[in-house]
Parts: sequence; structure tokens; C-alpha cells
Amino acid sequence: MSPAFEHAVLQLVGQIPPGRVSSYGVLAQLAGFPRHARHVGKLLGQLPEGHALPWYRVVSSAGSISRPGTEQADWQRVLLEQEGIEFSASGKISLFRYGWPAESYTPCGVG
DNA sequence: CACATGACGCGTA
DNA sequence: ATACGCGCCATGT
Repeated sequence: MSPAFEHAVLQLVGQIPPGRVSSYGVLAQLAGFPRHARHVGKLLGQLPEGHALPWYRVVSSAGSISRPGTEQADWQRVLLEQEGIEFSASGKISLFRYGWPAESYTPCGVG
């Protein structure tokens, strides 16, 4: 992937406020690379251990944590809950409520 | 070039 | 709401 892609995505991830979440697809689009959702996930997975980015604030478009069953997923849920995010019984997050930026998660794109 | 893989997303059943 | 199939784009074999 182009450095521009990585730069844009990583910067966006850093902009996600505590207690809020964003999704792969939305980040890709905001970064200027629509339909590159998979690459956002790829990028986050390639992040080194000592990074300061809130990678855990990124979930799938359905509001669920990716790669269930892995330590990453387990840890991610804990971190999100620590920021006050609530999970449904099926382990999903309400993007309508916690999604960031809000414009990207409102029914008609209007706030 | 063909085939397989991946922290995804959407439409349909 | 859940499960399956297919599209998407880059990378490795």
C-alpha cells in the first residue's frame, strides 16, 4: 500500500476520541481509499507493539470485534469497556451511539 | 499469469 | 438476527 494510505489511516485512528469507535470501511473512505477496508485491518495488524495508537477503537461495520477468539479480540473488548462502551448480548457495539465521526453513522448522514 | 489469503462490507436467503 | 456467497484490492507463492 502507498505511504499516503498508511499515513492517512494511522492519523485518523489517532483522532478517534476515547469512548468512541470507528470502522475499517469508514476509515478507509475518510482516508481517501474507498473499498480498502481490508487494508485498514491489515495495517492495524502490522502495527508494532510499542505504538501509541488506539487501534482497539476500530471495529467492523457491524459493530463487532474482528478475529473473535484471539487474544487481540479479548483485549480489545476489555479496553473498550474500560472507556465506557457497552456491548450487546451478542457482543456488538451500537455505532449509532459510539460511532465516530458521528456523520458517518447517522441514518441519513445528517446529524 | 493463476491461486490462495486477509483485524472487510453488502445483498440475499 | 444469523449464515452464506460474492465483490473488493494488495501481497505472497
